[in-house]
Amino acid sequence: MPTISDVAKLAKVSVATVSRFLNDSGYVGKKSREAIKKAIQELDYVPSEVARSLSTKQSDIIGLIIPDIKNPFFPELARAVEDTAFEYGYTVILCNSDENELKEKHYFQTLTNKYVAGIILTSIFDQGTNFKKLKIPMVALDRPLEINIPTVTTNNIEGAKLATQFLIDKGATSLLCVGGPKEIRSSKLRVEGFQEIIKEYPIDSHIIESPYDFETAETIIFDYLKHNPTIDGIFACSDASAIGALKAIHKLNLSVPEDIQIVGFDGIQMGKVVSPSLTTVAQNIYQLGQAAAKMLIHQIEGKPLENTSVCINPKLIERETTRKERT
Amino acid sequence: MPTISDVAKLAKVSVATVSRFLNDSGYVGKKSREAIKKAIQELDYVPSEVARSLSTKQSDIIGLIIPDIKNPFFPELARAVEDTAFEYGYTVILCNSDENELKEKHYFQTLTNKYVAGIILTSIFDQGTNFKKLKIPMVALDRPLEINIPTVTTNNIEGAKLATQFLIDKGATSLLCVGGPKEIRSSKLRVEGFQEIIKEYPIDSHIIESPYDFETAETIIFDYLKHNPTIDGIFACSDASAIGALKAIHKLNLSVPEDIQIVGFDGIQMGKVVSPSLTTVAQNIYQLGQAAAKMLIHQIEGKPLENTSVCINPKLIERETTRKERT
DNA sequence: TTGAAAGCGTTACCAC
DNA sequence: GTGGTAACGCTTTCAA
Repeated sequence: MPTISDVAKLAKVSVATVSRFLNDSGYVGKKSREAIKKAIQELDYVPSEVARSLSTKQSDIIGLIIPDIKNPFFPELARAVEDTAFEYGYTVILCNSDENELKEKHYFQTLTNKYVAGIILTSIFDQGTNFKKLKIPMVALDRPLEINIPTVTTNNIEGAKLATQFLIDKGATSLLCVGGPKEIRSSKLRVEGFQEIIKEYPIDSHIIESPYDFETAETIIFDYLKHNPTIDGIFACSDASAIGALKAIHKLNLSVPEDIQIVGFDGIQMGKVVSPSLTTVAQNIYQLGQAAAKMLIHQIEGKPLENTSVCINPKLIERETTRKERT
Repeated sequence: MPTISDVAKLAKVSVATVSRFLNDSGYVGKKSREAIKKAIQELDYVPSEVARSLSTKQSDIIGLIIPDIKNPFFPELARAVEDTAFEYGYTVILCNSDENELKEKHYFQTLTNKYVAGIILTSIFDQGTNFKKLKIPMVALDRPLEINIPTVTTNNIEGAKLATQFLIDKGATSLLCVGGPKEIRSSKLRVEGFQEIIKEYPIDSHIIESPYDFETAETIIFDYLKHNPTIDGIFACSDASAIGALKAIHKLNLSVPEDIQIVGFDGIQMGKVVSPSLTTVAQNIYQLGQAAAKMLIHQIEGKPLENTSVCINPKLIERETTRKERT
């Protein structure tokens, strides 16, 4: 691999000049410029990222910390981040935290030690102390943190309201809200949205909690429905639990949407494929990831952020787990 | 951030000694050893990966190049690779190539420029020339390449045979094999396996080709089935196309498995969730990724590879798209 | 056993 | 406009 000094020699200038040329910093005469261009071409020279990082204490790597890429929500998010990073010349390191605080800390260590340019984080922890120390650009994604860093989220309350209202409009009279783990703020907000609509109507409502995992959700919902046969509408705070609900209902020999209607939340691919296909409040996952990556890169490149926080509106997608007509 | 020379000063030894201590290379006296340990503790010192990379021309980063993390096959693979990397102290950069040769090349550039320790690659291109130049550790994953680098794959032929035989045993008499894009070697092998079984039986068989994407697969299969109403068994070379087949059959108002039985290939999560749930030849995706990462790390650390190529047997999972009893 | 110093490939300051 | 050179933080060779 040729180095900057090879280029300098060939172009008959100093390394300093080549460096200035490369970074567009300081003056470089016309003739030098041409000579350097030619030399770079000829040698097929590419600056060493590593050396550059050592010198500037900054790399072109972005760290992406998510709970688990296997969770169907994250591949698309990761893809959006990677695409955007690619577009701006960055590269992304993928970290699966498993929502484990220790692992998350470890990754922070590792990433900062690599002089990453910035970090995008989907975390349930609110490590005010951990983060403040390192003043590296960050953005929180999907799950708002209490601490004050730029954040990209879906408008969870709005989405939940949309879903709940829809269920009511479709004639549901006894609603069950399946919330997610209470540590997850977005889940709390969705439940809040549910409640806000409910309190405007004189209808029966129930709230339970379940992990975002369709197998567990299925058994929890199965039990609950067995003991509460009046329920005829379910708002699940994630598509995963909505799918669990679907299976639970089938097991009870009831049918969807005739006996019970379901609206999920997230808009993952799987929702299209189950039958009946899932009516859901779809987050614009790609846009979420893209916005986060752009905000991060803006920070990295020292551009001012117009908004310190972006909130993307979800969209209700009507499919087959809700009734076509109002009953 | 403290540096090695801070440690050296505090421990009253030279940087060279600290370095030797850190890397377990060369002698370090007992007293120095203790002093260094203490100094490291006190300063909370962590060696700079970047500086180390510049010096050794090798980092602790592994590059993972896959077509698209959104493709349901890859998240689990990526997770396995990341887990294994984590366990051994490596970190992974995620690259989505979109099966685009240019993009793939670009990533190779970028990765080698970062002195990555090694690369795991799932590619349909056989860039003999591109690869040979860079003699960095590599392993090919899932899709065998023609060139001679260590490879981890599923036993595709065996899996296809399993599926085909199963369909025949369940009474299918006119089989359709839905192959994937012909550039993908694993898909070719699956079709081969299908043919090997077929030729032993006096039954009707058809082979068509479809991208690994359930929407396109659905329309292709729909058309084909319409013109070939005798078909009563489908072996799809991917779960995605199997799901497409399922939808196509429903659209034709036929039922699964009564009219047509289906067996997929891959074992992605979605297969569990469709209804009827998908009988499939499941690859052990996690094991695939883990094996690849281990092989790579072995190479990186200069340990001899026992096998230059690992082939993992898939397993038939019987679910609901095939009949319970032989007809 | 240990330390001095060169080298890894850049950047950036300062003098010319 | 340009070049010399220290500095980034580490490894490694060589001599002591």
